[in-house]
Amino acid sequence: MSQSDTKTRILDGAEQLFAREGFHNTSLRTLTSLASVNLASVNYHFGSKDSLLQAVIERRLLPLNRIRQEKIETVLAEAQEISALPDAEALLRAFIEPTMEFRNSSPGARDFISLIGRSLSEPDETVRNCFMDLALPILQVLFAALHQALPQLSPAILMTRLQFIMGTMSHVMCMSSHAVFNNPERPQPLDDNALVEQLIKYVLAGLEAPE
Amino acid sequence: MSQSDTKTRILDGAEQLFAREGFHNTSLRTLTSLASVNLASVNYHFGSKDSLLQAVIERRLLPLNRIRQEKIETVLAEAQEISALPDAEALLRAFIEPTMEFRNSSPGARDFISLIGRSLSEPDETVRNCFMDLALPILQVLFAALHQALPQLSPAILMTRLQFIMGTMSHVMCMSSHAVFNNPERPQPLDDNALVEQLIKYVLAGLEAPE
DNA sequence: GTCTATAGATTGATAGAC
DNA sequence: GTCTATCAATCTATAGAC
Repeated sequence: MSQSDTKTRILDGAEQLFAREGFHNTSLRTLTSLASVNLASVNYHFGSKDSLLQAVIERRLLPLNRIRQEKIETVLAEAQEISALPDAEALLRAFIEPTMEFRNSSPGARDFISLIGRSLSEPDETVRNCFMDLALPILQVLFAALHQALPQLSPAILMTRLQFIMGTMSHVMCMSSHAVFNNPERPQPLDDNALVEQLIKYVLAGLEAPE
Repeated sequence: MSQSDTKTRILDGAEQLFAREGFHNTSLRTLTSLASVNLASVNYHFGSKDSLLQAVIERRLLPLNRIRQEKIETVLAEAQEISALPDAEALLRAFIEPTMEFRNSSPGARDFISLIGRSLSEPDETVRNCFMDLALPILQVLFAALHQALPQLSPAILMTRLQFIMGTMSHVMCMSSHAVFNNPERPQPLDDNALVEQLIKYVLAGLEAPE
């Protein structure tokens, strides 16, 4: 088996197990058994369990953040061209749509999105920082862009609402792997496209509420 | 030391550690050392670590849910009296305000709210069910009440938006124990009263957005 | 009810042969 | 790079003296 095969199998297995069972609740033995690789290969290729988590998150989040940043910058540039304020809905869409499109691109991607959705509220600082270090730059870009789009909102209020938006998103991202609750009559859950549209509608309304 | 002292010390310590370090990342040794009780006393009083978690959640969540249910029923009764539809904002307030008031009542309460905020996205089914079993009844009450308040929303959309609301709330609840992110200019975070008002405004706007 | 002592299983990590 | 074997530490849970 080539090196890249083994590394990829470990990354894929870790992504699945960290998302579905949790980081601390996943043992290297469970992981290497699922990935059909030797126990020692994790430490050989990644150094430690912590570094493996870092690698799992970087592999997917760096490309995703690049796409989100490009889309946000496109919205800003187009607004500048016609000397208008950027559109808040277009900015939210630039941030949310790539996330949800990526989520539907493969089962592994769905696990990954669930994993980073939960990272926001992860109690263990090592785990949380692993995600936050990669997420902060794009959040700052989004904050600055939304501040241009909605100059009437004070920075403190905008920051608070951006926190609310992250909370809403992270919950939707976590819902990937398990239905969270249903009422007794169990209305059919929305399909993925309708869910994204409803999500954008919801966070936009909350973001634009009068101060 | 009396029995109730020991039980309470264990519950208080478990609440703090489960919230701040996570359930799987908290060992009984760390817990009994923090609570200044003997290692064996946890299994004597609670039977197992899982049952301890159950006890930690029940102690606070049952009274909190009773208050939330009473307030929701009061809103419904008052609307019935004047033959009007119940007010969606009043219903959200009945659900959210007791949560946030309780959160500010003591450091232990703040830890607890952080703990149950995270339970919604907990990957471990045992841990998640421990919370969900106690939370489902009140969520069904809230769903039914909001369905009366906003009959124009289809059940599927209302359910989806209630999920969004739970996501927003759970993130705010988790923010208890650690600031999640700040932008470079770091606007002062809102004080707790302003935060609750902003939260209600945000989720109400999202809930009432045109379908 | 509280304690010591320990069983019995599992963990992350590594040394060393191939 | 991959493997076996194992270390040292940690875990939950319990038996049994007091």
